[in-house]
Amino acid sequence: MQTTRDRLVEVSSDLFRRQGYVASGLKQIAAEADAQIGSLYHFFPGGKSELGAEAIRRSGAMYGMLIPAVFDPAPDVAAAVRDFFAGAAEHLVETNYADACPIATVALEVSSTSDGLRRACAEVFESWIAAGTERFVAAGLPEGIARQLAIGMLTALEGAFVLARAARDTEALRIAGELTASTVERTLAEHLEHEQSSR
Amino acid sequence: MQTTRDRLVEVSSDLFRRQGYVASGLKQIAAEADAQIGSLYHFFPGGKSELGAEAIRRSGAMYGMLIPAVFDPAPDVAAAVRDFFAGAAEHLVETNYADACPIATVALEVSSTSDGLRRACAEVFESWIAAGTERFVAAGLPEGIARQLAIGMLTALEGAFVLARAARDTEALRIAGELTASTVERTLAEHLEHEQSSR
DNA sequence: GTCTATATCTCGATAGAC
DNA sequence: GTCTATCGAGATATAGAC
Repeated sequence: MQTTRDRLVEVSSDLFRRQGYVASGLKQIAAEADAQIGSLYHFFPGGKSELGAEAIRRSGAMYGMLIPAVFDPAPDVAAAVRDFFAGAAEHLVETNYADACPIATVALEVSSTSDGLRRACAEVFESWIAAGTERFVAAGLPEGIARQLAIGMLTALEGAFVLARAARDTEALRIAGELTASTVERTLAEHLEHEQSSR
Repeated sequence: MQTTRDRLVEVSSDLFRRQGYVASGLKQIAAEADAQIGSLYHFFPGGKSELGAEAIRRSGAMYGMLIPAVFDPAPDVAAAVRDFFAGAAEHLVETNYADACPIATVALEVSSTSDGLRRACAEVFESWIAAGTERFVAAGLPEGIARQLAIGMLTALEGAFVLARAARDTEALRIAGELTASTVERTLAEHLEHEQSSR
């Protein structure tokens, strides 16, 4: 059974993804979580920023689980990248262009106004980069190159989310996904070449 | 001389870029523009959303001017892409990681809550894509490929802005810029190859 | 732990004098 | 066109009964 505390964090995460941090009021959060304002401050004495930080970390952990979920069953990393963008596009359409990245809106809103929340977002992004790097290393790439690809994939995805939500169109996601997958394929091929020539 | 109306739009643009649409109150906007609330509603009877739409379009026009400003003097398009990301990183550091994309924060905030503002953002993104497409066409690429590269460049830039502001680090911008420039170089080379083989 | 009531502030928006 | 005063709603946060 889900506790009141869990529901508050989950509802916050959902609202932040759809409308951002500032527009999500504590009364709205409490109401949608079937909780009272008093309970909210009982669990989060630090108020909105404390609840916000925890919602960001929870979103990060949940969304980060998609990385192994998509990469592990895929035949190769380039196919996994294609699956990742295709899945993101599908989910975006299914949710009427509401559910893209759970923390990007918050990250942009608070980066210059709340250092605590900014750091929480930065830690989540870094955890995603680390998870992506692992998969590219497992595919045979050296650590540095793998990290570059992970960052390239995440930046392409985040940027495509911005354009796709604004245009209510998945074009940007499709193109960014294909460009990223091609870059991964080319990088793998180049690396294998170097491996062979150095033997 | 700048009119009260101009100052209101300019201040709105600046505040939106740093802290987003929702967090920027009309009183703060009026105060920083040395104007009164009454004047604001005199020029923008539609209130915040009318002022917001105009601020988005103004930001879009201003930032869009960077595309010819960076691409026209560059020796080639790949170098222009590198210059663009390097310039963005430099400006971000100079402004203490505040001034990245002028409309991305607003786009994510309002995409699911205000159709008018969402459309204004979508139109700006489309105008940037069109301007970028022109430059890649001028470099010798067919329209479709040129548009893909323009979208790829913009998504990479937008995503890198999100990560860079959150991390207070330009790593994502540097990597996204290099990956994008490489993709542009590879695409140009491939196209020239096809051109030759079809002669 | 839960709930209600409320304090204080700021929001967007309006009215009307000048 | 400019300015002040103010409205009603909603914001975050707190106090205290149960």
